Amino acid sequence: MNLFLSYYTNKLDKKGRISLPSSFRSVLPKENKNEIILFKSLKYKSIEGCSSQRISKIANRIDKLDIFSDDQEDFSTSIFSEIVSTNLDKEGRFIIPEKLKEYSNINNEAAFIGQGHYFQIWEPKAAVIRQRQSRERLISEKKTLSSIIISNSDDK
Amino acid sequence: MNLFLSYYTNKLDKKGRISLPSSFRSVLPKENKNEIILFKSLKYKSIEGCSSQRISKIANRIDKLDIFSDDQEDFSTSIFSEIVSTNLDKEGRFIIPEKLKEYSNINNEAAFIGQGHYFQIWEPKAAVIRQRQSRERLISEKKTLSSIIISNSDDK
DNA sequence: CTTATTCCCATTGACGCCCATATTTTCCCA
DNA sequence: TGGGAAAATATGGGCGTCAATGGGAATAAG
Repeated sequence: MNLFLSYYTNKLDKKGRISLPSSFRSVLPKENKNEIILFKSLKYKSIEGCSSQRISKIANRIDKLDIFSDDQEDFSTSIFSEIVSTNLDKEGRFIIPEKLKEYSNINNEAAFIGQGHYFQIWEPKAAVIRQRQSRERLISEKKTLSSIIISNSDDK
Repeated sequence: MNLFLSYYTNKLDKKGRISLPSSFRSVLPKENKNEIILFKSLKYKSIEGCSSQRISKIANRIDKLDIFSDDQEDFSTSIFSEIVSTNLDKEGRFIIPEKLKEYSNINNEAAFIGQGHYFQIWEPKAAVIRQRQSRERLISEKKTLSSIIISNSDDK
């Protein structure tokens, strides 16, 4: 399965290291088995993460915008300067940069939430609240997993 | 990862030297490991930096503008004439030319902002403001980093 | 000479590498 | 189906290396 799935809670040790859940590690491409990209979520006080693979392609896409154009500068700044590339150690641990920890209120523990092609890292209590909210919203809008899944006939 | 990513703040020492962040150094081509190109940003009170290779690419693009057109002249004048080539010392430090320091209001500290294929050098406080602005613009356009980074297209 | 730049060496703190232990999961077999 | 061994995973900590910074001496420039 090459998707980030499920929910895990791991601890930060004294050095600030935390294990990326094993099942998440196995999603990373073999070429870059121990590099992950982290950045602030634009919607929540949480961190988003993914493999480093896509970044180059994005860079090239942005590069095709006119050099020195407003869009080019804005995209570059808001994306590349906010992105942090981080390496996993031999045990699959990494360090969450201080700024991202502050932004997401993470201290001793962090929750990893699979989101398919990417994942999120939350302060555990905030994660629970968020999960409940999204669940309630789904229910109140009378969406069901089956309807969502079935309607997407073109998934492959 | 061969891109200028993330955000760093380093100090100028008494001699005016400042370290280029290690991860930026590793982006420079092996042939020119210790040469960087600096020039004034056209839009902001900041300095732009990159490898000399990138300048060649930009030159090529400018060449494709009509020769003798206003644009061509303006670009050539505003960019090429202002360009400074600088060398890193053995420790990866370099000296920011006085004119560029003045232009960007840099004194004791400078912020390095990754922009993908190039980077910027800012007075730290101005850098924070700039980052916030570009981030807000991205949010207000309802584009999310995740959708940009993760979205569809180039799977597999 | 005088000033500016580079080299060399030193210090400090952060991070990566390695090995150890605890905890969990998998899997085999009775 | 339950027990228990083996493997995988999460966590802890020592220590060496590297990055950032500082400063003296050598070198270059004018």
